[in-house]
Amino acid sequence: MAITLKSLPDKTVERLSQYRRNLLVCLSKGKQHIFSHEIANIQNITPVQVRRDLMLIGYTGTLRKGYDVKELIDLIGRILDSRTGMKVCVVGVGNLGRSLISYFNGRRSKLSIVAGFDTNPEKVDKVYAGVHCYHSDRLNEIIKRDEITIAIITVPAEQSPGVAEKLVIAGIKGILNYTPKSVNVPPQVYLEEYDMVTSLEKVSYFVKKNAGIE
Amino acid sequence: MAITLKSLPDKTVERLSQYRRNLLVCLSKGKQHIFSHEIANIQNITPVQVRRDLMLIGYTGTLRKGYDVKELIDLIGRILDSRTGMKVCVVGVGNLGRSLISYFNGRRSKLSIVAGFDTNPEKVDKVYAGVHCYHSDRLNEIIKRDEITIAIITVPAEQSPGVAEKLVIAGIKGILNYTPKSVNVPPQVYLEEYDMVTSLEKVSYFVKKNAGIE
DNA sequence: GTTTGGTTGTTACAAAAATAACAATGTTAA
DNA sequence: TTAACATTGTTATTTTTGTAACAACCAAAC
Ligand SMILES: NC(=O)c1ccc[n+]([C@@H]2O[C@H](COP(=O)([O-])OP(=O)(O)OC[C@H]3O[C@@H](n4cnc5c(N)ncnc54)[C@H](O)[C@@H]3O)[C@@H](O)[C@H]2O)c1
Ligand SMILES: NC(=O)c1ccc[n+]([C@@H]2O[C@H](COP(=O)([O-])OP(=O)(O)OC[C@H]3O[C@@H](n4cnc5c(N)ncnc54)[C@H](O)[C@@H]3O)[C@@H](O)[C@H]2O)c1
Repeated sequence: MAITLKSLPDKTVERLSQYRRNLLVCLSKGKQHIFSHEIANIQNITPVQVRRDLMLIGYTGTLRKGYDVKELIDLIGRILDSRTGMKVCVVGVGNLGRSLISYFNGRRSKLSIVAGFDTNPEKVDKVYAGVHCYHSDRLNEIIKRDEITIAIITVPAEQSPGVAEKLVIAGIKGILNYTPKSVNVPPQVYLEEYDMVTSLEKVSYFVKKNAGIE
Repeated sequence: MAITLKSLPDKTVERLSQYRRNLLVCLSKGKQHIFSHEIANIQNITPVQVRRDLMLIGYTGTLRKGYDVKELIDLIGRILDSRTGMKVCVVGVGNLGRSLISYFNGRRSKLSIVAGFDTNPEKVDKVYAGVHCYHSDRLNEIIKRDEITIAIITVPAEQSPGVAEKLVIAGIKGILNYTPKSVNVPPQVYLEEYDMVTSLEKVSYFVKKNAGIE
Protein backbone atom coordinates (compact mmCIF):
# COMPACT_ATOMS: atom_id res chain seq x y z
CA MET A 1 0.00 0.00 0.00
CA ALA A 2 1.21 3.46 -0.84
CA ILE A 3 2.28 5.79 1.90
CA THR A 4 -0.05 8.71 2.49
CA LEU A 5 1.54 11.82 1.10
CA LYS A 6 -0.46 14.64 2.61
CA SER A 7 0.59 15.48 6.12
CA LEU A 8 -1.59 14.01 8.83
CA PRO A 9 -2.96 16.19 11.63
CA ASP A 10 -0.63 16.63 14.55
CA LYS A 11 -2.91 14.92 17.03
CA THR A 12 -3.56 12.01 14.73
CA VAL A 13 0.16 11.37 14.49
CA GLU A 14 0.39 11.33 18.27
CA ARG A 15 -2.45 8.88 18.55
CA LEU A 16 -1.03 6.64 15.84
CA SER A 17 2.13 6.28 17.86
CA GLN A 18 0.01 5.24 20.83
CA TYR A 19 -2.16 2.91 18.81
CA ARG A 20 0.90 1.10 17.68
CA ARG A 21 2.35 0.73 21.12
CA ASN A 22 -0.89 -0.65 22.49
CA LEU A 23 -1.44 -2.88 19.49
CA LEU A 24 1.98 -4.40 20.03
CA VAL A 25 0.93 -5.30 23.54
CA CYS A 26 -2.27 -6.85 22.19
CA LEU A 27 -0.34 -8.80 19.60
CA SER A 28 2.03 -10.13 22.21
CA LYS A 29 -1.02 -11.44 24.05
CA GLY A 30 -2.12 -13.27 20.93
CA LYS A 31 -4.95 -10.92 20.00
CA GLN A 32 -5.37 -10.85 16.23
CA HIS A 33 -8.36 -8.60 15.72
CA ILE A 34 -9.52 -5.53 17.58
CA PHE A 35 -12.56 -3.23 17.50
CA SER A 36 -12.40 0.52 17.47
CA HIS A 37 -14.01 0.69 20.90
CA GLU A 38 -11.38 -1.64 22.34
CA ILE A 39 -8.58 0.57 21.09
CA ALA A 40 -10.49 3.57 22.37
CA ASN A 41 -10.87 2.12 25.86
CA ILE A 42 -7.17 1.46 26.22
CA GLN A 43 -6.38 5.09 25.49
CA ASN A 44 -9.36 6.74 27.09
CA ILE A 45 -10.59 8.24 23.86
CA THR A 46 -13.74 7.70 21.80
CA PRO A 47 -14.20 4.95 19.20
CA VAL A 48 -15.15 7.59 16.66
CA GLN A 49 -11.79 9.21 17.00
CA VAL A 50 -10.08 5.91 16.39
CA ARG A 51 -12.12 5.21 13.27
CA ARG A 52 -11.52 8.69 12.02
CA ASP A 53 -7.77 8.41 12.46
CA LEU A 54 -7.74 5.08 10.69
CA MET A 55 -9.80 6.55 7.89
CA LEU A 56 -7.19 9.27 7.50
CA ILE A 57 -4.43 6.71 7.00
CA GLY A 58 -6.66 4.78 4.62
CA TYR A 59 -6.91 1.64 6.66
CA THR A 60 -10.07 -0.31 6.40
CA GLY A 61 -11.20 -2.96 8.85
CA THR A 62 -13.60 -5.82 8.51
CA LEU A 63 -17.19 -5.33 9.47
CA ARG A 64 -18.05 -7.07 12.75
CA LYS A 65 -14.53 -8.40 13.01
CA GLY A 66 -12.65 -5.17 13.55
CA TYR A 67 -9.11 -4.37 12.53
CA ASP A 68 -6.32 -6.81 11.88
CA VAL A 69 -3.79 -6.06 14.61
CA LYS A 70 -0.73 -7.11 12.68
CA GLU A 71 -1.71 -5.31 9.49
CA LEU A 72 -2.45 -2.13 11.38
CA ILE A 73 0.86 -2.19 13.23
CA ASP A 74 2.64 -2.61 9.92
CA LEU A 75 0.74 0.21 8.28
CA ILE A 76 1.39 2.60 11.15
CA GLY A 77 5.03 1.62 10.92
CA ARG A 78 5.12 2.47 7.23
CA ILE A 79 3.62 5.85 8.03
CA LEU A 80 5.61 6.82 11.11
CA ASP A 81 8.96 5.18 10.59
CA SER A 82 11.47 6.12 7.99
CA ARG A 83 12.53 3.14 5.96
CA THR A 84 16.14 3.19 7.10
CA GLY A 85 15.55 4.44 10.62
CA MET A 86 16.61 7.75 12.08
CA LYS A 87 19.45 8.52 14.38
CA VAL A 88 19.00 10.69 17.44
CA CYS A 89 21.41 12.52 19.71
CA VAL A 90 21.00 13.96 23.19
CA VAL A 91 22.64 17.29 23.91
CA GLY A 92 23.24 17.70 27.64
CA VAL A 93 24.00 14.42 29.38
CA GLY A 94 22.78 15.51 32.82
CA ASN A 95 20.09 13.96 34.97
CA LEU A 96 17.34 14.16 32.41
CA GLY A 97 19.58 13.42 29.44
CA ARG A 98 20.98 10.26 31.01
CA SER A 99 17.54 9.18 32.06
CA LEU A 100 16.30 9.50 28.49
CA ILE A 101 19.30 7.70 27.07
CA SER A 102 18.89 4.69 29.31
CA TYR A 103 15.15 4.65 28.74
CA PHE A 104 15.07 4.91 24.97
CA ASN A 105 17.93 2.55 24.47
CA GLY A 106 16.82 -0.38 22.36
CA ARG A 107 13.17 0.54 22.56
CA ARG A 108 12.29 1.52 19.01
CA SER A 109 14.51 -0.04 16.44
CA LYS A 110 13.78 2.66 13.89
CA LEU A 111 14.71 5.47 16.22
CA SER A 112 17.94 5.03 18.10
CA ILE A 113 20.00 7.32 20.25
CA VAL A 114 23.51 7.08 18.88
CA ALA A 115 25.35 9.94 20.57
CA GLY A 116 25.38 12.26 23.55
CA PHE A 117 27.05 15.66 23.80
CA ASP A 118 28.21 17.55 26.86
CA THR A 119 30.68 20.25 27.81
CA ASN A 120 31.60 18.80 31.16
CA PRO A 121 35.05 17.17 30.82
CA GLU A 122 34.04 14.50 33.32
CA LYS A 123 31.34 13.27 30.99
CA VAL A 124 33.15 13.57 27.70
CA ASP A 125 34.21 10.22 26.23
CA LYS A 126 32.32 8.27 28.85
CA VAL A 127 29.68 5.80 27.73
CA TYR A 128 26.15 5.96 29.18
CA ALA A 129 23.89 2.98 28.61
CA GLY A 130 25.88 2.15 25.51
CA VAL A 131 25.86 5.69 24.15
CA HIS A 132 29.12 7.55 23.71
CA CYS A 133 29.23 11.09 25.06
CA TYR A 134 31.22 13.50 22.90
CA HIS A 135 32.35 17.02 23.66
CA SER A 136 29.90 19.60 22.35
CA ASP A 137 32.67 21.06 20.24
CA ARG A 138 32.36 18.00 18.04
CA LEU A 139 28.62 18.40 17.50
CA ASN A 140 28.92 19.41 13.89
CA GLU A 141 31.45 16.73 13.06
CA ILE A 142 29.63 13.83 14.69
CA ILE A 143 26.16 14.77 13.48
CA LYS A 144 27.42 14.83 9.93
CA ARG A 145 29.57 11.74 10.29
CA ASP A 146 26.81 9.63 11.81
CA GLU A 147 24.00 11.19 9.80
CA ILE A 148 22.05 12.15 12.89
CA THR A 149 18.75 13.81 11.99
CA ILE A 150 17.07 14.42 15.35
CA ALA A 151 18.33 16.05 18.55
CA ILE A 152 16.91 16.11 22.05
CA ILE A 153 17.99 19.16 24.04
CA THR A 154 18.49 18.70 27.77
CA VAL A 155 21.07 21.35 28.64
CA PRO A 156 20.55 24.08 31.25
CA ALA A 157 17.80 26.37 29.96
CA GLU A 158 19.95 29.40 29.22
CA GLN A 159 22.14 27.27 26.94
CA SER A 160 19.37 25.95 24.75
CA PRO A 161 19.14 28.74 22.15
CA GLY A 162 22.85 28.48 21.48
CA VAL A 163 22.69 24.72 21.24
CA ALA A 164 19.73 24.87 18.87
CA GLU A 165 21.61 27.24 16.62
CA LYS A 166 24.58 24.88 16.43
CA LEU A 167 22.30 21.96 15.74
CA VAL A 168 20.69 23.79 12.85
CA ILE A 169 24.08 24.65 11.40
CA ALA A 170 25.07 21.01 11.71
CA GLY A 171 22.08 20.16 9.56
CA ILE A 172 19.75 18.61 12.11
CA LYS A 173 16.18 18.10 10.81
CA GLY A 174 14.15 17.85 13.99
CA ILE A 175 14.52 19.06 17.56
CA LEU A 176 12.80 18.00 20.74
CA ASN A 177 13.47 20.67 23.33
CA TYR A 178 12.94 19.75 26.97
CA THR A 179 14.32 22.95 28.41
CA PRO A 180 11.90 25.63 29.54
CA LYS A 181 13.51 28.18 27.24
CA SER A 182 11.98 28.31 23.80
CA VAL A 183 14.38 28.12 20.87
CA ASN A 184 14.23 29.56 17.40
CA VAL A 185 14.73 27.44 14.30
CA PRO A 186 14.17 27.94 10.59
CA PRO A 187 10.90 26.54 9.26
CA GLN A 188 12.45 23.51 7.58
CA VAL A 189 13.54 22.19 10.98
CA TYR A 190 10.70 20.58 12.89
CA LEU A 191 10.52 21.76 16.48
CA GLU A 192 8.69 20.24 19.40
CA GLU A 193 8.95 21.78 22.85
CA TYR A 194 7.73 20.45 26.15
CA ASP A 195 8.09 21.99 29.56
CA MET A 196 7.43 19.83 32.60
CA VAL A 197 7.10 22.73 35.00
CA THR A 198 4.40 24.23 32.85
CA SER A 199 2.57 20.91 32.85
CA LEU A 200 2.71 20.71 36.60
CA GLU A 201 1.50 24.28 36.98
CA LYS A 202 -1.33 23.49 34.63
CA VAL A 203 -2.40 20.53 36.73
CA SER A 204 -2.17 22.76 39.78
CA TYR A 205 -4.36 25.42 38.17
CA PHE A 206 -7.10 22.99 37.23
CA VAL A 207 -6.98 21.27 40.60
CA LYS A 208 -7.48 24.65 42.20
CA LYS A 209 -10.33 25.43 39.80
CA ASN A 210 -12.04 22.11 40.40
CA ALA A 211 -11.79 22.47 44.12
CA GLY A 212 -12.88 26.07 44.15
CA ILE A 213 -9.87 26.63 46.40
CA GLU A 214 -8.52 30.13 46.36
CA MET B 1 -8.17 42.43 41.94
CA ALA B 2 -10.56 39.50 41.98
CA ILE B 3 -9.44 36.16 40.67
CA THR B 4 -11.07 35.14 37.42
CA LEU B 5 -13.64 32.49 38.13
CA LYS B 6 -14.40 31.04 34.77
CA SER B 7 -11.91 28.44 33.68
CA LEU B 8 -9.27 29.68 31.29
CA PRO B 9 -8.54 27.79 28.07
CA ASP B 10 -6.02 25.02 28.44
CA LYS B 11 -3.48 26.58 26.14
CA THR B 12 -3.78 29.95 27.78
CA VAL B 13 -2.94 28.41 31.13
CA GLU B 14 0.17 26.86 29.62
CA ARG B 15 1.28 30.14 28.14
CA LEU B 16 0.62 32.02 31.37
CA SER B 17 3.03 29.70 33.14
CA GLN B 18 5.60 30.52 30.50
CA TYR B 19 4.91 34.23 30.54
CA ARG B 20 5.59 34.25 34.24
CA ARG B 21 8.84 32.38 33.99
CA ASN B 22 10.11 34.67 31.28
CA LEU B 23 8.88 37.78 33.05
CA LEU B 24 10.79 36.75 36.14
CA VAL B 25 13.93 36.63 34.04
CA CYS B 26 13.14 40.10 32.67
CA LEU B 27 12.51 41.43 36.14
CA SER B 28 15.81 40.07 37.40
CA LYS B 29 17.47 42.02 34.61
CA GLY B 30 15.81 45.20 35.83
CA LYS B 31 13.20 45.44 33.08
CA GLN B 32 10.05 47.08 34.42
CA HIS B 33 7.82 47.32 31.36
CA ILE B 34 7.36 45.04 28.42
CA PHE B 35 5.44 45.09 25.11
CA SER B 36 3.31 42.25 23.81
CA HIS B 37 5.70 41.75 20.90
CA GLU B 38 8.64 41.40 23.27
CA ILE B 39 6.91 38.67 25.26
CA ALA B 40 5.89 37.07 21.97
CA ASN B 41 9.44 37.01 20.66
CA ILE B 42 10.78 35.27 23.74
CA GLN B 43 8.30 32.44 23.30
CA ASN B 44 8.09 32.31 19.54
CA ILE B 45 4.43 33.14 19.43
CA THR B 46 2.50 36.10 18.04
CA PRO B 47 1.88 39.37 19.89
CA VAL B 48 -1.84 38.97 19.27
CA GLN B 49 -1.86 35.77 21.20
CA VAL B 50 -0.17 37.44 24.12
CA ARG B 51 -2.66 40.28 24.16
CA ARG B 52 -5.53 37.90 23.87
CA ASP B 53 -4.33 35.82 26.79
CA LEU B 54 -3.87 38.93 28.91
CA MET B 55 -7.33 40.09 27.94
CA LEU B 56 -8.70 36.79 29.20
CA ILE B 57 -7.15 37.29 32.61
CA GLY B 58 -8.37 40.88 32.63
CA TYR B 59 -4.99 42.54 32.70
CA THR B 60 -4.66 45.82 30.99
CA GLY B 61 -1.43 47.45 30.00
CA THR B 62 -0.52 51.03 29.30
CA LEU B 63 -0.70 52.30 25.77
CA ARG B 64 2.73 52.77 24.24
CA LYS B 65 4.38 51.69 27.47
CA GLY B 66 3.36 48.07 27.55
CA TYR B 67 2.73 45.88 30.57
CA ASP B 68 4.10 46.34 34.07
CA VAL B 69 6.32 43.31 34.58
CA LYS B 70 5.92 43.11 38.33
CA GLU B 71 2.15 43.56 38.28
CA LEU B 72 1.74 40.93 35.62
CA ILE B 73 3.87 38.41 37.47
CA ASP B 74 1.76 38.97 40.57
CA LEU B 75 -1.49 38.62 38.70
CA ILE B 76 -0.43 35.40 37.01
CA GLY B 77 0.60 34.14 40.43
CA ARG B 78 -2.83 34.90 41.83
CA ILE B 79 -4.37 32.99 38.96
CA LEU B 80 -2.09 29.96 38.79
CA ASP B 81 -0.97 29.46 42.36
CA SER B 82 -3.14 28.34 45.18
CA ARG B 83 -2.88 30.68 48.13
CA THR B 84 -1.35 28.15 50.47
CA GLY B 85 0.65 26.21 47.93
CA MET B 86 0.13 22.64 46.81
CA LYS B 87 2.05 19.58 47.76
CA VAL B 88 3.21 17.08 45.19
CA CYS B 89 4.41 13.50 45.39
CA VAL B 90 6.31 11.34 42.92
CA VAL B 91 5.29 7.72 42.59
CA GLY B 92 8.16 5.64 41.23
CA VAL B 93 11.56 6.92 42.32
CA GLY B 94 13.48 5.49 39.38
CA ASN B 95 15.60 7.31 36.84
CA LEU B 96 12.94 9.71 35.72
CA GLY B 97 11.37 10.14 39.15
CA ARG B 98 14.69 11.02 40.78
CA SER B 99 15.53 13.35 37.95
CA LEU B 100 12.26 15.19 38.46
CA ILE B 101 12.67 15.36 42.21
CA SER B 102 16.11 16.90 42.02
CA TYR B 103 15.02 19.27 39.29
CA PHE B 104 11.82 20.59 40.84
CA ASN B 105 13.26 20.88 44.29
CA GLY B 106 13.01 24.46 45.47
CA ARG B 107 12.00 25.78 42.09
CA ARG B 108 8.45 26.94 42.61
CA SER B 109 7.67 27.80 46.17
CA LYS B 110 3.96 27.24 45.71
CA LEU B 111 4.41 23.77 44.31
CA SER B 112 6.75 21.53 46.22
CA ILE B 113 7.54 17.87 46.02
CA VAL B 114 7.22 16.57 49.55
CA ALA B 115 7.28 12.80 49.15
CA GLY B 116 8.34 9.95 46.93
CA PHE B 117 6.92 6.43 46.82
CA ASP B 118 8.51 3.22 45.63
CA THR B 119 8.18 -0.51 46.13
CA ASN B 120 11.87 -1.28 45.91
CA PRO B 121 13.17 -1.92 49.46
CA GLU B 122 16.49 -0.38 48.54
CA LYS B 123 14.81 2.94 47.92
CA VAL B 124 12.34 2.97 50.74
CA ASP B 125 13.26 5.35 53.56
CA LYS B 126 16.11 6.83 51.62
CA VAL B 127 16.15 10.56 50.96
CA TYR B 128 16.59 11.89 47.43
CA ALA B 129 17.42 15.57 47.02
CA GLY B 130 15.77 16.25 50.34
CA VAL B 131 12.67 14.21 49.56
CA HIS B 132 11.83 11.18 51.67
CA CYS B 133 10.92 8.02 49.77
CA TYR B 134 8.18 5.96 51.42
CA HIS B 135 6.99 2.47 50.62
CA SER B 136 4.02 2.50 48.25
CA ASP B 137 1.99 0.69 50.86
CA ARG B 138 1.92 3.94 52.79
CA LEU B 139 0.59 5.97 49.89
CA ASN B 140 -2.85 6.48 51.37
CA GLU B 141 -1.53 7.29 54.82
CA ILE B 142 1.10 9.81 53.75
CA ILE B 143 -1.03 11.56 51.14
CA LYS B 144 -3.68 12.17 53.75
CA ARG B 145 -1.25 13.06 56.51
CA ASP B 146 0.67 15.57 54.42
CA GLU B 147 -2.34 16.81 52.47
CA ILE B 148 -0.76 16.04 49.13
CA THR B 149 -3.01 17.07 46.23
CA ILE B 150 -0.95 16.27 43.14
CA ALA B 151 0.92 13.14 42.07
CA ILE B 152 3.44 12.54 39.32
CA ILE B 153 3.49 8.95 38.10
CA THR B 154 6.84 7.55 36.98
CA VAL B 155 6.50 3.83 37.61
CA PRO B 156 6.94 1.13 34.95
CA ALA B 157 4.12 1.53 32.46
CA GLU B 158 2.18 -1.60 33.34
CA GLN B 159 1.96 -0.41 36.95
CA SER B 160 0.45 2.98 36.26
CA PRO B 161 -3.27 2.08 36.15
CA GLY B 162 -3.00 0.42 39.55
CA VAL B 163 -1.07 3.33 40.99
CA ALA B 164 -3.59 5.82 39.63
CA GLU B 165 -6.40 3.89 41.24
CA LYS B 166 -4.71 3.98 44.63
CA LEU B 167 -3.99 7.67 44.25
CA VAL B 168 -7.63 8.38 43.54
CA ILE B 169 -8.69 6.39 46.59
CA ALA B 170 -6.20 8.34 48.66
CA GLY B 171 -7.98 11.50 47.55
CA ILE B 172 -5.47 12.96 45.13
CA LYS B 173 -6.83 15.88 43.06
CA GLY B 174 -4.51 15.97 40.08
CA ILE B 175 -2.27 13.50 38.29
CA LEU B 176 0.59 14.02 35.88
CA ASN B 177 1.26 10.69 34.21
CA TYR B 178 4.61 10.27 32.49
CA THR B 179 4.19 6.61 31.69
CA PRO B 180 3.13 5.60 28.19
CA LYS B 181 0.14 3.72 29.56
CA SER B 182 -2.97 5.82 29.84
CA VAL B 183 -4.80 5.73 33.16
CA ASN B 184 -8.44 6.10 34.07
CA VAL B 185 -9.61 8.55 36.70
CA PRO B 186 -12.99 9.96 37.71
CA PRO B 187 -13.83 13.37 36.24
CA GLN B 188 -13.17 15.32 39.43
CA VAL B 189 -9.50 14.32 39.27
CA TYR B 190 -7.57 16.37 36.75
CA LEU B 191 -5.39 14.23 34.53
CA GLU B 192 -2.51 15.24 32.32
CA GLU B 193 -0.56 12.66 30.36
CA TYR B 194 2.62 13.03 28.41
CA ASP B 195 4.54 10.40 26.56
CA MET B 196 8.08 11.16 25.48
CA VAL B 197 8.32 8.32 23.00
CA THR B 198 5.24 9.60 21.22
CA SER B 199 6.81 13.05 21.05
CA LEU B 200 9.95 11.66 19.55
CA GLU B 201 8.01 9.61 17.02
CA LYS B 202 6.06 12.70 16.11
CA VAL B 203 9.25 14.62 15.45
CA SER B 204 10.46 11.70 13.38
CA TYR B 205 7.27 11.64 11.33
CA PHE B 206 7.41 15.33 10.49
CA VAL B 207 11.11 15.20 9.72
CA LYS B 208 10.39 12.41 7.29
CA LYS B 209 7.51 14.40 5.78
CA ASN B 210 9.58 17.55 5.42
CA ALA B 211 12.39 15.72 3.79
CA GLY B 212 10.17 13.73 1.48
CA ILE B 213 12.17 10.71 2.67
CA GLU B 214 10.37 7.43 2.41
C1' DG C 1 -36.05 -14.93 4.37
C1' DT C 2 -36.54 -11.20 7.24
C1' DT C 3 -35.41 -8.80 11.26
C1' DT C 4 -32.20 -7.43 14.78
C1' DG C 5 -27.83 -5.86 16.26
C1' DG C 6 -23.26 -4.52 16.25
C1' DT C 7 -19.68 -2.26 13.74
C1' DT C 8 -17.60 0.29 10.15
C1' DG C 9 -16.74 4.52 7.16
C1' DT C 10 -18.08 9.05 6.22
C1' DT C 11 -20.30 13.26 6.40
C1' DA C 12 -22.15 16.94 9.15
C1' DC C 13 -21.78 19.69 13.21
C1' DA C 14 -19.61 21.81 17.39
C1' DA C 15 -15.90 23.38 20.19
C1' DA C 16 -11.35 25.06 20.88
C1' DA C 17 -7.54 27.53 19.34
C1' DA C 18 -5.08 30.54 16.44
C1' DT C 19 -4.89 34.40 13.37
C1' DA C 20 -6.35 38.50 11.28
C1' DA C 21 -8.58 42.88 11.22
C1' DC C 22 -9.32 47.06 13.07
C1' DA C 23 -10.99 50.80 16.14
C1' DA C 24 -9.29 53.39 20.02
C1' DT C 25 -5.82 56.05 22.14
C1' DG C 26 -2.25 58.68 23.47
C1' DT C 27 2.74 60.12 22.13
C1' DT C 28 5.81 62.08 19.16
C1' DA C 29 7.05 64.88 15.36
C1' DA C 30 6.10 68.10 11.92
C1' DT D 1 -2.39 71.93 15.98
C1' DT D 2 -2.50 68.36 13.45
C1' DA D 3 -0.77 64.27 11.25
C1' DA D 4 1.66 60.02 11.67
C1' DC D 5 2.73 56.25 14.42
C1' DA D 6 2.99 52.57 17.79
C1' DT D 7 0.52 49.90 20.62
C1' DT D 8 -3.38 48.17 23.03
C1' DG D 9 -8.02 45.71 23.44
C1' DT D 10 -11.63 43.53 21.09
C1' DT D 11 -14.30 41.50 17.58
C1' DA D 12 -14.45 38.65 13.38
C1' DT D 13 -12.63 34.95 10.68
C1' DT D 14 -10.18 30.78 9.83
C1' DT D 15 -8.12 26.60 11.08
C1' DT D 16 -7.76 22.67 13.77
C1' DT D 17 -9.68 19.26 16.58
C1' DG D 18 -13.21 16.55 18.46
C1' DT D 19 -18.06 14.79 18.60
C1' DA D 20 -22.31 13.33 16.81
C1' DA D 21 -25.19 11.35 13.40
C1' DC D 22 -26.18 8.01 10.28
C1' DA D 23 -26.13 5.08 6.11
C1' DA D 24 -24.10 0.73 4.67
C1' DC D 25 -23.08 -3.76 5.72
C1' DC D 26 -23.18 -8.38 7.10
C1' DA D 27 -23.63 -11.95 10.67
C1' DA D 28 -26.65 -14.18 13.59
C1' DA D 29 -31.22 -15.03 15.38
C1' DC D 30 -35.71 -15.81 14.69
N1 LIG E 1 15.87 16.91 35.37
C1 LIG E 1 14.60 16.99 35.10
O1 LIG E 1 13.80 16.17 35.53
C2 LIG E 1 14.07 18.08 34.26
C3 LIG E 1 12.71 18.29 34.22
C4 LIG E 1 12.21 19.30 33.43
C5 LIG E 1 13.08 20.05 32.67
N2 LIG E 1 14.39 19.82 32.73
C6 LIG E 1 15.25 20.64 31.92
O2 LIG E 1 16.22 19.85 31.30
C7 LIG E 1 17.44 20.53 31.27
C8 LIG E 1 18.50 19.68 31.92
O3 LIG E 1 18.11 19.39 33.24
P1 LIG E 1 18.99 18.43 34.12
O4 LIG E 1 18.28 18.28 35.41
O5 LIG E 1 19.35 17.23 33.37
O6 LIG E 1 20.27 19.34 34.36
P2 LIG E 1 21.76 18.88 34.62
O7 LIG E 1 22.48 20.03 35.16
O8 LIG E 1 21.75 17.59 35.38
O9 LIG E 1 22.31 18.54 33.17
C9 LIG E 1 22.68 19.49 32.26
C10 LIG E 1 23.87 18.94 31.48
O10 LIG E 1 24.12 19.78 30.35
C11 LIG E 1 25.54 19.95 30.26
N3 LIG E 1 25.77 21.17 29.49
C12 LIG E 1 25.82 22.45 29.91
N4 LIG E 1 26.02 23.27 28.88
C13 LIG E 1 26.11 22.51 27.77
C14 LIG E 1 26.30 22.78 26.40
N5 LIG E 1 26.42 24.03 25.95
N6 LIG E 1 26.34 21.74 25.54
C15 LIG E 1 26.21 20.47 25.98
N7 LIG E 1 26.02 20.16 27.28
C16 LIG E 1 25.96 21.17 28.16
C17 LIG E 1 26.03 19.97 31.66
O11 LIG E 1 27.39 19.64 31.72
C18 LIG E 1 25.14 18.90 32.30
O12 LIG E 1 25.72 17.62 32.17
C19 LIG E 1 17.22 21.85 31.95
O13 LIG E 1 16.99 22.85 31.01
C20 LIG E 1 15.97 21.64 32.75
O14 LIG E 1 15.25 22.82 32.84
C21 LIG E 1 14.91 18.85 33.51
N1 LIG F 1 13.52 7.43 32.13
C1 LIG F 1 13.03 8.19 31.19
O1 LIG F 1 13.69 9.06 30.68
C2 LIG F 1 11.63 8.02 30.74
C3 LIG F 1 11.23 8.67 29.58
C4 LIG F 1 9.93 8.51 29.15
C5 LIG F 1 9.06 7.78 29.88
N2 LIG F 1 9.46 7.16 31.00
C6 LIG F 1 8.48 6.39 31.75
O2 LIG F 1 8.61 6.66 33.11
C7 LIG F 1 8.42 5.48 33.83
C8 LIG F 1 9.63 5.24 34.71
O3 LIG F 1 10.79 5.17 33.92
P1 LIG F 1 12.22 5.02 34.58
O4 LIG F 1 13.21 5.04 33.49
O5 LIG F 1 12.37 6.00 35.68
O6 LIG F 1 12.11 3.54 35.16
P2 LIG F 1 12.86 2.94 36.42
O7 LIG F 1 12.76 1.48 36.32
O8 LIG F 1 14.18 3.58 36.56
O9 LIG F 1 11.96 3.43 37.65
C9 LIG F 1 10.74 2.88 38.00
C10 LIG F 1 10.64 2.90 39.53
O10 LIG F 1 9.31 2.58 39.93
C11 LIG F 1 9.38 1.69 41.03
N3 LIG F 1 8.12 0.97 41.10
C12 LIG F 1 7.75 -0.15 40.44
N4 LIG F 1 6.48 -0.46 40.73
C13 LIG F 1 6.05 0.46 41.60
C14 LIG F 1 4.82 0.68 42.28
N5 LIG F 1 3.77 -0.11 42.09
N6 LIG F 1 4.72 1.75 43.10
C15 LIG F 1 5.78 2.57 43.27
N7 LIG F 1 6.95 2.42 42.66
C16 LIG F 1 7.09 1.39 41.84
C17 LIG F 1 10.60 0.85 40.77
O11 LIG F 1 11.08 0.30 41.96
C18 LIG F 1 11.55 1.88 40.20
O12 LIG F 1 12.29 2.53 41.20
C19 LIG F 1 8.19 4.38 32.83
O13 LIG F 1 6.81 4.17 32.68
C20 LIG F 1 8.71 4.93 31.57
O14 LIG F 1 7.99 4.46 30.47
C21 LIG F 1 10.73 7.28 31.44
